[in-house]
Parts: sequence; C-alpha cells; structure tokens
Amino acid sequence: MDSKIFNLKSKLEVYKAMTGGGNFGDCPVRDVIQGINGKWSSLLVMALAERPYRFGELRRLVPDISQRMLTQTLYDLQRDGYVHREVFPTKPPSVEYSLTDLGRSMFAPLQLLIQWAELNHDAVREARAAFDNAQA
Amino acid sequence: MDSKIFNLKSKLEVYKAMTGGGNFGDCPVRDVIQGINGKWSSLLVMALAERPYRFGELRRLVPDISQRMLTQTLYDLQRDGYVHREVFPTKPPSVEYSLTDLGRSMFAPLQLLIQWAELNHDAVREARAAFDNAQA
DNA sequence: CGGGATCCTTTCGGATACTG
DNA sequence: CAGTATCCGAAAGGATCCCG
Repeated sequence: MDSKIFNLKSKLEVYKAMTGGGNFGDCPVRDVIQGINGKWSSLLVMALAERPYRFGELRRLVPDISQRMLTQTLYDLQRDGYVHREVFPTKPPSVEYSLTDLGRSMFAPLQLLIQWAELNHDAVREARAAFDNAQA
Repeated sequence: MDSKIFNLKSKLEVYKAMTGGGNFGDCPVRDVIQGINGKWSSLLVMALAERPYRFGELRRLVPDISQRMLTQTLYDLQRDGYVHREVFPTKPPSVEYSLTDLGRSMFAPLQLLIQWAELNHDAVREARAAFDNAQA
C-alpha cells in the first residue's frame, strides 16, 4: 500500500483538488472518479483484486450483471489502465482479465470506502426511514 | 477518524461485502455506495466538510452545478443522513447546510480515494491515450 | 466461449420560467 | 434567497438476437 495515500491534506486542500483549482469543467480528479463511478466498476475491480478471472467466470460470479454491461465495464476499465485483458488462442477462445499495477493501487482506498459503507449502512437506512416518515 | 476503518480485511472478505454475501440484488454496501455515486454528491460533501454553507454560497462555490441538481443532491444527501438542513426565518429566508456526524465520518475514506485519483490521474490519461491510439 | 449489434426503458442532468 | 415545476436531450443500463 502506497504510504503517500495516507498523508492527509487539509479539508480546503481536498476540496480544491475536486474543483481542479478553479477548472471546474475539466477537473482531473472528478474525471478519474467518474470513471470508477459506474454501477459495476468498483465491484469488478474488487473481484479481480482477488485473482484474475475469465469472462464467463465473472458472469457467474456476478449473476445480476448483464452481459452487455460486463463487456462494456471491462472495456472501460481496460481503457483507463486498471485492467489487463489477455486472449488465449484456445478453441473456443478464452479471455482472462486481471488488474494492472494501477488497478491494484486502487484497492486500498476503495476498500476503505467499502468498509465505511458496510459500517454505516444501518445508519443510512435508519436516516432514510426517519426522513421519509417525517415527510408523511 | 474511526480507527475501525483502517482494519483491513482480506480481498475475499471485501468482495463478499460488495455482493451482500449472495444477496446481489439487494446489497447494502452497493446501496450506500450508489447513494454517493452521483456526479455532485462527493463534491458537496467535501465542500461542506470545510464549513457549513448556505444555498447561494454553494451555488457560487460550484459554478458549474445547475440549481436543479444542487437542490436535488442536497435533498438526497439530507435523506441519507449525511447533511443537516436548517432554515432561518429571516426575510428573505436563509438556509444553511452542514454535515452530520455520519456525513463527517465519510470524509476520511472519501479523501483517500480523492487523493488516489489526484495521484494517478496522469497515469489514467496516459493509459487512455495509449489505448485509443492502439485502437486506431 | 466471448463477445458485437440492436432496440428499448429508465435515469441523470441541464435550461428555463415561475414563486413565497 | 431558496427554492418548484416543467420540458427536454443525453447517457446509463437491460433484454434479446446473432456470430466466429
């Protein structure tokens, strides 16, 4: 795990990072965050962090993803440099997906966010219920 | 910062957290992650982490958000318990938005992801360029 | 087996106009 | 000032069929 990641910045500095220092329309941080914001991106990264998987394996591993979105999400992850795609010329062909170094570097910060979600999802559910109740 | 957050789990455990242990369709972790996955959610959380802001202040702070999305995103954040909304009965009325304890607890893990994005956005840009170049 | 192509529905998000 | 209401285009995402 890269120790640089844990050098916390001031709140103002972090906010400025998300605004691109004034370049709101073209902020690199928001650009990268958007790339992993899809419905399936982070899930597939976490799956591939365990070990490489083939296309069909991923389909069975995540039964509620459509084949279209699996293809497209893997393509996007590959384009952004998080995932490596290797074709084995067997018959029928098999394709293996694995994380790149860049993809692996995402694991630590993403895991912390996921654990935060796991730790607080009860609170969120209660907040929603209370809010919806107060509206009625 | 909650130290429990930094008790790292095994990769398999983390993946299982994202699948809800088999309840793919209704996984609480993915539910929470989805809630902060919007285009503006994390940006507003990071802004409010610095200090409370009024509606108009937020508009000026983030010039490229539409008033519709600012209203809606703040509403959603409030519903999920991340943001507190307080109306002051002045004339004309003023409304202040601030983070709740739950919202503040999101700051640390979110900041790490943002710093990761800041650290790696050059690599992502290069990967995209190389990929697009190889396609042509 | 690992997709591509197509069609369709739903959701996201911007623009504009109006209000207490 | 802090919103609501409405309309619309763009994008995300699912279902289905097809192919080497």
